Amino acid sequence: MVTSNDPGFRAWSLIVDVWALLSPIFAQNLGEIGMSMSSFDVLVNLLIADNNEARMSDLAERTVISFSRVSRVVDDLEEQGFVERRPDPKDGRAVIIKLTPAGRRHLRQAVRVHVRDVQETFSAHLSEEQALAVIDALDAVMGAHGRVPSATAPWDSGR
Amino acid sequence: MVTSNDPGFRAWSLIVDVWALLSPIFAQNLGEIGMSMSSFDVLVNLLIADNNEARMSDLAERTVISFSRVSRVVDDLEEQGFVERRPDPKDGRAVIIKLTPAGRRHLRQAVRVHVRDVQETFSAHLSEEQALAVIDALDAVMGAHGRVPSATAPWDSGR
DNA sequence: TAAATTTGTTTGCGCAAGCAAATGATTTAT
DNA sequence: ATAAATCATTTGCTTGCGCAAACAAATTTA
Repeated sequence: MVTSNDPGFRAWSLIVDVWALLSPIFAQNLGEIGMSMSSFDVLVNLLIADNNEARMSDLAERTVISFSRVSRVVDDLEEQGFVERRPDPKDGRAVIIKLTPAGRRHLRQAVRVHVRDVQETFSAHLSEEQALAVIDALDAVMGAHGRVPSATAPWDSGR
Repeated sequence: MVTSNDPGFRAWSLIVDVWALLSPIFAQNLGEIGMSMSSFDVLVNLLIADNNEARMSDLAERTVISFSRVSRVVDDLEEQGFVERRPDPKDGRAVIIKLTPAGRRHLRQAVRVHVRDVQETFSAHLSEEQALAVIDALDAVMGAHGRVPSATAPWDSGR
């Protein structure tokens, strides 16, 4: 019988708790250097993209946020000079978003802040085996939903 | 050296991904029976509270949401007849929120929906060892932030 | 006991987020 | 080749959320 006390359910509850505890901290600290979580997500995805550019819709698929939100986040980033919009020569409907040098600089700073945050508030309290076990488990969940396993992470491999 | 590719960071990234994948599904399915995640959180906490009642501020501490949000969620729940507000005889500033029989019935239905959701989209894809490993790891993180370890979960022990 | 401080709750406001309709461009079908 | 369908993006609107100010009651201090 399915009960809410089974380990699966308790594991989910803890994800909720950890998310509720940490995500506001990360948002706050990125906010202090003038960056939102969404902007960060978009910029990181541009950094690892070929030639530091991507179409709107590709960005929306790769990030964790919706199409409409990506569009507005790009509005902001463009206004700040961190990305630029240009027409896609292959498709008149599409827009290509490109990271600017200023955007890359700003992102570099944000990465420093965020990596430190995750390290201090999360990773520091896990052994390597514990972290690997979490990866193993959550990759299985993502895989079951047809998402590719996390492979290797963003900004220091991709560069 | 701290790199974003270390297992701790990858584990956190997966939490972000899993959260982004599942939480909208759960919100959607609770929404279909007229309940928000926040309301659910508040009602569950009343269910497990002594005598099915708690002060505003205790609720706010036990749930994952802010004080102001709890106040407004209680507005809604009260309007729907699922909780009632009464003055605290011990402290004229405080308000005691009490679950009504209608609230308990509605919650029962929501629990069914939510437990099934978590089971189907999350637990089903993990072995018991994997789930226990996630619990072990995230309890360590919560513990490091001074939160009591998850112990046993809500609604079928507490009753 | 009167002021000052602290505590519990509510409320005004603004921002972030997504849905769905609108717009413009491309592809498909006939 | 024209109409219909599809696709990429933007925009209008609604909702959920939290901060911080407002308010009210209790507690502390002088």
